[in-house]
Amino acid sequence: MLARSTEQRNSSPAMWRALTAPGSLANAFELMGAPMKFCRNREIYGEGEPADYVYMVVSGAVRITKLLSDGRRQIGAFHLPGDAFGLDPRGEHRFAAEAIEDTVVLIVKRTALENLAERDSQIARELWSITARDLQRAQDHMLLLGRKTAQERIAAFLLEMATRARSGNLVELPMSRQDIADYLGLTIETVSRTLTQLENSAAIGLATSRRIQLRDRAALNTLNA
Amino acid sequence: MLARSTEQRNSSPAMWRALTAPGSLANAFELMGAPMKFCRNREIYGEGEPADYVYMVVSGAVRITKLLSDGRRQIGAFHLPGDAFGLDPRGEHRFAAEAIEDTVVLIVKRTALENLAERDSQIARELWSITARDLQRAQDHMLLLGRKTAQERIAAFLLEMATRARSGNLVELPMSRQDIADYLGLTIETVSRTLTQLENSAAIGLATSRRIQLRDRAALNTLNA
DNA sequence: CGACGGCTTGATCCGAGTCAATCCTGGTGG
DNA sequence: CCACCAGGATTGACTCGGATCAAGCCGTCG
Repeated sequence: MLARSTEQRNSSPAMWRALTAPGSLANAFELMGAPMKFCRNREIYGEGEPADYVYMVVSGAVRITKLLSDGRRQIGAFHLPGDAFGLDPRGEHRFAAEAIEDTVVLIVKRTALENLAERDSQIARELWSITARDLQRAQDHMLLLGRKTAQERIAAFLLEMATRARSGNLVELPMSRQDIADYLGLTIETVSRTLTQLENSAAIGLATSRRIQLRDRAALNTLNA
Repeated sequence: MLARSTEQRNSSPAMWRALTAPGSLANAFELMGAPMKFCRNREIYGEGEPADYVYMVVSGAVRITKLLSDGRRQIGAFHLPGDAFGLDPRGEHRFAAEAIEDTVVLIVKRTALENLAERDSQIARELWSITARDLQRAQDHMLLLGRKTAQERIAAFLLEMATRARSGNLVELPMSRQDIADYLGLTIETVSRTLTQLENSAAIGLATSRRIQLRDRAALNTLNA
């Protein structure tokens, strides 16, 4: 059975359909996609593996990671329900993908999508658009990693998660402090301390460590400028 | 007249054709592209402007930048001869583009390329492929910005430039120390100090500040691991 | 209940940033 | 041809934000 938090992220078929952008690519996933479940921390694919499949998150959450030889880790992105990932036109995965919590994905053969794209320019455009959105996020993230302070990174992260989960001011984080740290280029200690600071300054409330209330969006937005 | 360094970067029509990947997109640029020259530090387009045109570098070099309100700057990428840039399927430039030195680009209307892509799946694939390559570079760069030390960043930068300019072990940098710093998430002082360190350890030679000899690639590659 | 994993907090350290002089060096004009 | 100048680059002294090292704390699950 799926965990409580997963249900809250709307994994019922009806909600799922509501989450996917209307378009032929979503149809293609619904028609051709094979559902598959990955347990917490299970690897979905590894860095350097051939990119034979494309994935779409149904429920749960996925992290995309890259490792340095000595174990330093960078998380390039989190993928939430409705996001397609693993799309690499060059045929090789440049990051590894892992399930953050128990996660269900739809899987489609890359060649199937590419054949479709060859005949249907709408599909081709949607595939391109997914890569373009990922690029845009990566570019925003470069500014964060290159130039922002710890407070600014945390504020940006909370606002991003609130926006993407469309859950108003209450953010339910699927990932651990270590994941957040590796996404933001910080350490767990700094993530924890900074969250405490933001709580003390009444910008956020920490109901539990994974459940965060955005109390003062104006303050967070100022930090995010 | 173009500067000496520009000639060295092979801007003659014959060399230019040799630089562009064989493919119909390169043809499209050659057939439909309007050449345009931008002087050093001239803005090619601004952040947030509508993305009505797509560009390809003929000679010179371009930087893609994003600013924070207080002036902190991140350079997302450098574009060298043969690179297409300004491609944003969402219709708005998320970064500004500026000429690093006197630069010639070919300009094509975005709608023209997209119309072409609608009928020619080969063109569509090439456009997607450009975005995918940019994404791949951005992802590698996130690891650098999030997790690498100053020495590792500089080593990675020098190796990247040597590879992309295909100039063997002698790298002729078109950009200033400030540009390098804003690309690597460092300060000019740290860039300068780190280059001096690498010179002292015999990994590189600094003929002039813009002309760098890679003396010990093994050492640089170790730093880049 | 007890143990373990994830999180927080505290003390200290250090790599890179900041501030402040110089030092080139390439371009200009005499 | 040379002296000068301006802007970029280097170097040095010192600071500081975030990392590291080291305890504890808390909540969950067997």
